[in-house]
Amino acid sequence: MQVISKVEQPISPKNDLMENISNHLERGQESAHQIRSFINERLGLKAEDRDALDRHSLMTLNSFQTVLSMLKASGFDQDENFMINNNKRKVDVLECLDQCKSEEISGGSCLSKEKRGCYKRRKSGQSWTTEVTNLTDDGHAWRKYGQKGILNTDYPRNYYRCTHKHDQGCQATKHVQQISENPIKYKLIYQGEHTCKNLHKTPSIILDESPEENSSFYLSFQTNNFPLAKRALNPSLFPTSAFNATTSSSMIKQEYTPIKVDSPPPVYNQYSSSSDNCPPSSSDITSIGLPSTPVSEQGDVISSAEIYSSTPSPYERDDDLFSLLLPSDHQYASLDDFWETL
DNA sequence: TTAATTTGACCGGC
DNA sequence: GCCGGTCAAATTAA
Repeated sequence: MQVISKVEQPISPKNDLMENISNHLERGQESAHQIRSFINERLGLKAEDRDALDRHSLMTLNSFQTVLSMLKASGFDQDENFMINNNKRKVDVLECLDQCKSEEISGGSCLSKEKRGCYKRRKSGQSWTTEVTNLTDDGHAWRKYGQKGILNTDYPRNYYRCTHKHDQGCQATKHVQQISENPIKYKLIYQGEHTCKNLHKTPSIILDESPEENSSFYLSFQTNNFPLAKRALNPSLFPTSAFNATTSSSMIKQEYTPIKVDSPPPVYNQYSSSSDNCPPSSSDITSIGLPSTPVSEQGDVISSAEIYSSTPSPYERDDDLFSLLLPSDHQYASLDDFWETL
């Protein structure tokens, strides 16, 4: 049987990437301008101004960090190791669904209860394996659909599919598995291209002062889970089990666990489990303080680190992209440099 | 009520 | 038969 694409003109990963990069750059630059305005025009900062400065600083960092992570993930970072992912056991969901559709057309019931779990393994295809130590937003909304203990591994593997699998036929999937605890490290396996057009836009930085720790604040990028965030503000209201493998209705949300920030903060983005594509409103913004280590056994924490690819990266390094990240009148050697300058 | 997660069952590849 | 990946009913949360 011939396998056909689910969309007539699938959006390539490169297009997705460039769109995300563009969005993040715009946000970052906008925030940078705000910061500069504050610095230049309000030397005697009031508390509210300082808060605004902090907020914009974090937004800038978030945007830059996200873009850098994307560039790494796409192969721009030459310092990262690239390797071929020799995964031989793939699931060809497309093929299965095609078969199912054909069977449905012909009166079959591939997805009926009698044939639960119908699919075919993908013999080959795109996959990207990434090892990460914390979280970044890849710009897509994911839904967890499974968890499995893997042989010779200490932690279960978690399976995520694109939220738009059913409404748009997006076949992208992601596997997340914790591979070490100290330092905490996760292995991500992305499979399939995102064909959904409803990209989850860059989440807003959620900033607020913790009642317990006024000297620091917390970030969250939830888009529509205010109650959860508020609950998380008080650890006593947030059961420990919520971070275990078997709990929490919001594991996919925890996948992008907000973190406490004291100094140059790693910036985390939190996927929204919602299917809408709206940027979070101000009412969505809150702060949440979660355990410093996102302890989900599922390893639902994602970020950038070493990036590997099973296929030759379609992207070539473009130093102009990096230059776009930086103010025109100053070149920062790193995000740390950027932060220190702030 | 709706949506997301959990988890045992099921499937195909090896 | 084992193993990893997926499905979908049941459960949980918003």
